[in-house]
Amino acid sequence: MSVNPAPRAYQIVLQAIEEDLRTEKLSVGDQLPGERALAEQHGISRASVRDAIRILDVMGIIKTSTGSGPNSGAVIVSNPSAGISQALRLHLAAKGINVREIVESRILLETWAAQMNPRDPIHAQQVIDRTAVLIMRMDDAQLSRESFHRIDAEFHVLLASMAGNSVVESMMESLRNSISDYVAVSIPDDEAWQPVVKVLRRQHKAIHHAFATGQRERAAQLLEEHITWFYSQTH
Amino acid sequence: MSVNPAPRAYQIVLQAIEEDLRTEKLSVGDQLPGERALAEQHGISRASVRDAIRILDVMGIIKTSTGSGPNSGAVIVSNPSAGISQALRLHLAAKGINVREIVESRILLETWAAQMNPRDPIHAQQVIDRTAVLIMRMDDAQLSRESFHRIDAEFHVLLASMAGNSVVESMMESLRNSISDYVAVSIPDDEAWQPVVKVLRRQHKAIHHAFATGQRERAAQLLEEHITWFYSQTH
DNA sequence: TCGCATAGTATGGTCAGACCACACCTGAAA
DNA sequence: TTTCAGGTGTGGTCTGACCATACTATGCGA
Repeated sequence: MSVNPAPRAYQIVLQAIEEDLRTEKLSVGDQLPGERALAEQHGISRASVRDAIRILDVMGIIKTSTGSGPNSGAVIVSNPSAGISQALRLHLAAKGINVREIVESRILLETWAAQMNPRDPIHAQQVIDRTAVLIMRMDDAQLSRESFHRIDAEFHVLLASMAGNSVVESMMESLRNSISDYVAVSIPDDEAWQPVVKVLRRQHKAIHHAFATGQRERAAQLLEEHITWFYSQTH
Repeated sequence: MSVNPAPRAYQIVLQAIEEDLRTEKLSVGDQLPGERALAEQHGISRASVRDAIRILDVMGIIKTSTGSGPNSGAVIVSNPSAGISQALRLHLAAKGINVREIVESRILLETWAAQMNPRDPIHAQQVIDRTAVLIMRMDDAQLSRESFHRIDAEFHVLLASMAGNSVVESMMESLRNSISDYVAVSIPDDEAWQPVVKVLRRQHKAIHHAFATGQRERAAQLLEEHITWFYSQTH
């Protein structure tokens, strides 16, 4: 039985970058040193540096692009939902978690966010205005189903953002992302989809109205019914 | 402006494995084909295969080890909290999220889990018995602070598991993991730690008693006070 | 002097091939 | 039958190379 967890070479770089982030020697918008430079700095190969870079990439810490100049290479971004989405998605595929748990969690987070006293009333009002626009766009009969789902997701994430908790917001978005494929295949034909979308539009408007008139308890209740109803259609 | 997201070679393998997981051609305990075999199967280099393997590794889908035989190579496991923890931890370092949001989320998840009607009463009773053991172990005056934190974390995760939602359980564990370093440095000296640990022990016992006597509302309230109080000590 | 095409340069993405330490498997020797 | 030395396949790491890309600098022509 080996006690040594065999330290990986890429962790040298990973820990160094994490420390630089913590001490704000690196922050959003900054460029990371090139892979070849990092390899030389830490005395490891470029291949191992790339392992660390890849992890930061899928976790949504950086984005990478080729070429030279200020916008090339590895740039710090901040997209917390990217990594969480990927993790949930893979574990959903691996049967480590199931759809029931994801839906349950989504209801938990969204109803909590709805009932929270907004941390920033100005932002809350902006959310109400912007969601109104999204509702109008979802009324477009020409809208493709794919576009509808995208705007629908934006609608829910925006509402959740009112609570002013980016962890909850990211988890919400991740839960939504992780089952988007599942939703897409469960109602395959357009004929079954048309009546569903009509109900969704009505529900969205009711939810928005509750928010706009400050009925947060009612908004939470409508959200729960909305989510529960939608997933009952996908079985 | 490039419209092509430039498909990465490693995604070929990643998608293939995800599909095999979804269709249960691969499940927990199975061995993945060797890296050299995967490279040849998909017509890409071993380096690109390793990118995919590395992602599955940090996401907690597989564990890798050297050597040959049935327990070597890449084996499917299921550790959803690994990937989420890593993501939260990095984004906490990158200032994409902050401690307040994590604590708030933790309270949300734990109080929800406490108030849920347990899906499995037998498991719930086992949790109550096992947490009693953990409480006794935390009473040991000789216990190192590190060990205390580990058992403490186990205590909370176990209670959250009563709700029977592995997404919530994983997120709980991840939130706890992501700030463990932060906690460790915020109360550095043992003299400040001793009075804190006394209060924690008392709170744990009260929480356990509330669970054991079926007072779930009260347990949730005590949990919220417990978490809030503890983090108020770390400022 | 100004404008613009062109060569130069640095970037990440990919590949090929090599060597290592490790864990197991096999078969010969005791 | 037991023991142990070699064989074999695994992931981990390294080196060095080539590619497409995107910015930068050069220098030519007007």
